[in-house]
Amino acid sequence: MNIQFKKGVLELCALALLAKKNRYGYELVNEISKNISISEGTIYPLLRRLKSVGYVTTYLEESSEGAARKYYQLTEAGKKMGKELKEEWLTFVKKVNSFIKGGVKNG
Amino acid sequence: MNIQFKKGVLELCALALLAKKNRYGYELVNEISKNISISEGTIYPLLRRLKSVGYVTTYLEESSEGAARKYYQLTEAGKKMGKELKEEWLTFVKKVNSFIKGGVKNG
DNA sequence: AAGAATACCTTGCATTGTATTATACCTTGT
DNA sequence: ACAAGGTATAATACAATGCAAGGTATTCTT
Repeated sequence: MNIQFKKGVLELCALALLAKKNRYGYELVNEISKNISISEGTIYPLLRRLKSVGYVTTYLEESSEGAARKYYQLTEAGKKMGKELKEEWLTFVKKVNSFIKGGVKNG
Repeated sequence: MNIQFKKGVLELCALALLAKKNRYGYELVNEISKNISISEGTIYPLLRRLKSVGYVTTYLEESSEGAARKYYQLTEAGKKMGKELKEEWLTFVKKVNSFIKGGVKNG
């Protein structure tokens, strides 16, 4: 999978998944990995960044299956950013598609 | 516009535009700028990269409007890469959209 | 005790877009 | 002739972010 395509988009994916419900880091890695190949070394620094800019808050919860889980919860700023990023993304995709439509022929 | 979204996608756009016809650098800057905000400092290094990996060849042509123009022409490898990148992009977009669909609510 | 699965974190690296600056050609106005 | 501005290419230092690789700790199974 093209690494470059992911730049910035993983933040959108994380915010989108957190908009549905609070999740812990390892869970996010697994959820996103279902569609997009990523590693923990990508997600943990990303989550740290989201926290440092105030898009999420965190709280710990014990687990019966292993180490304690750190849950991430969207702040109001995080929800707002998620919506903005989503709109930006959809607009961006339309613009890119206008270039490649009929541009790079298939077959 | 989110800078990170553009990573890797500008290469796709350039290959797509060159698939339609040969173009010179400045022309590509203007074409892409119609939809996506970019600067010359982005396109010229990109074109040099495309040439260094063998996706394009170049030739000079005089212009009646200013300095000589360096035209870029896709190689077979470039055409192939363009098609592959396009497919990858379309697949990637679908996967991202599956996350944000109903995820980050609007309104 | 050993191993595997769960869960978190850090570091150095590679890639690629950006801003800035420089070069050079040509046309137009003064 | 000269300055200004549009056309066109190029080099450099910088910033953001995903990745591989490695590490720590907890819990369950064998």
